[in-house]
Amino acid sequence: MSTAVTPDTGLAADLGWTLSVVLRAYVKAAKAATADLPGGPRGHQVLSAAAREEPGSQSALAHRLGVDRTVMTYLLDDLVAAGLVERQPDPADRRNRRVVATGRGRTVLAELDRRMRTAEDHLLAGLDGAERRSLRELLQRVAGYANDLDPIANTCEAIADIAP
Amino acid sequence: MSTAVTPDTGLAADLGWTLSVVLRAYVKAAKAATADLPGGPRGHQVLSAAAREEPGSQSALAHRLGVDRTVMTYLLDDLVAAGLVERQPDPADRRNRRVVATGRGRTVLAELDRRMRTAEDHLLAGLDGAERRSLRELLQRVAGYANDLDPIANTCEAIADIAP
DNA sequence: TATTGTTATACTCTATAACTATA
DNA sequence: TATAGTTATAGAGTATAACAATA
Repeated sequence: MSTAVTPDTGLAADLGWTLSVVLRAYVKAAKAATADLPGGPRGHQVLSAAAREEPGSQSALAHRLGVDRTVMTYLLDDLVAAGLVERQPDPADRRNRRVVATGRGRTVLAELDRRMRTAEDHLLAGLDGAERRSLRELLQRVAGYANDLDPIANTCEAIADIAP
Repeated sequence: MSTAVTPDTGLAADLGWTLSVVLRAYVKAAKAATADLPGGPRGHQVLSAAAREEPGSQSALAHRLGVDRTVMTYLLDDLVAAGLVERQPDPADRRNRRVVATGRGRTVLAELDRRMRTAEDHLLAGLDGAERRSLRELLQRVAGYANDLDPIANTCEAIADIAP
């Protein structure tokens, strides 16, 4: 009889609960690590995308980060004001603004990455190296398609009809 | 040379980004699965805890679910009104209210679990059985201690001082 | 007509503060 | 004094709607 195995019932078995707890702890640490950055943890994600990914439109970036395009406007306003990113016109489609990091933005990003690395190590302190790599890889696999997943239809009886 | 290995740079390498994307997709599916339940996905978590865990105080439950105790009051008001949980006096400490599921609550919970199981399978469709178990177990391990983790102190230079 | 980006507005959610009762 | 629970209020974050520019 083993102890502390994966329970198949209760909150700990709830994928939503475990994800929420882990993400909440991560956000808490990330906020501390980005306290002086406009937009906080999300500002860091914007900066990271601007520096290291193909520059797309603001809406594409907003979708990738899971925020509304109107929120992206405010977020970029602050990052531009801080001199960390620029809005560049897209020659192929003049409606688009391409988001790219400035030189200063890249310097700041390096420092932010260092802090985030420390915060992530702290969060995953209970896992060894192989387990951390495994967790990261599995999450990346799911995240790769989850962003564009449609929730399944619920052909279920209504709760109100159960044991009325 | 393998393709599509774990990148060590960019958004996909960001633990916060992958967690956010996965949790967002999960919440979207969970909301659809609990559309007719007071409190939505969080109502399900309360119901699950009330039915399957040692009944503690409202604040203890709130902390476990990562919400403020004032939010727990509203949440329970609605679940009680729906006849799914009860607030019972604690003989050992009359300040506490023990949250327990009603018979109807347990019946509804079984149906909700069935829906959530389907939603989770949909979300993890890209992983095989062993990988799903691995992901669940790793997340449970981290969630087990992450809820009471203190964010590390940042003995870092301020962003404003970098490349001024 | 559809899409990008912006702005202003309204809404939802959450936290804060004050209060009662118990310890 | 400290804590559990409740209530009312204020704040942060988010989405909605309307607009101009471009396709």
